[in-house]
Amino acid sequence: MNDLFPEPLPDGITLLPRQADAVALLPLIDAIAAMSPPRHLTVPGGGSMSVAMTNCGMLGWVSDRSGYRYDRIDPLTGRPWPAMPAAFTELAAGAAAQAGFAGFMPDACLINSYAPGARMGLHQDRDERDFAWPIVSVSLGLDAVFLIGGTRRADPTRALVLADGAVLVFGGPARRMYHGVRPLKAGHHPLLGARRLNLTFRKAG
DNA sequence: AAGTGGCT
DNA sequence: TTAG
Repeated sequence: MNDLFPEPLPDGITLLPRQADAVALLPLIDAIAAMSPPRHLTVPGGGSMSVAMTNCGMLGWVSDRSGYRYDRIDPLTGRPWPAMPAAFTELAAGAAAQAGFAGFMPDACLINSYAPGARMGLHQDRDERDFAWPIVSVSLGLDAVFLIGGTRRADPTRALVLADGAVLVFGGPARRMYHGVRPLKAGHHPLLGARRLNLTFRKAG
């Protein structure tokens, strides 16, 4: 039961049900988090994000008081982000190909950790160089309600449930749409406890 | 500006 | 309860 609404998904959105190989990413995520720990980034204006973030790959998405950017260096450690494991690249490229984006080779993977109550306000992903490449999102742990709107922030939104192991590919016309995540509900996952992890793969540079 | 909370 |  993925759709809260019966209508077909917006053009450019592909939702793949639970991918059996997604659970294999968990120990790799732990290793990345040991090198570049998830942290609550500051946003322009001075607020703090409720989602804890880290990255792997050549580029990582970061925010601070001065704005958003991709950076080769983790500002917390002063070192490059951990390398992107081959299993990450393979899962993302395979999902993108199934959604019609052959040749997707991500250079950035943003790893988001949601505790109960954590949310992501409506936003566009617009810090990447080429919007022709999709964004591939892998969900692990607790279910989340994903919101997808239009190209203007005030456009009405629809809701999708992103369950453990689900992979969402966000490309074509959907690439520029506002999207977000409702506050995470409390719950328990056998491997992750009261947590949701989300990996978003991008071709940023 | 990917925040948050309060007001109308 | 939702929109702004």
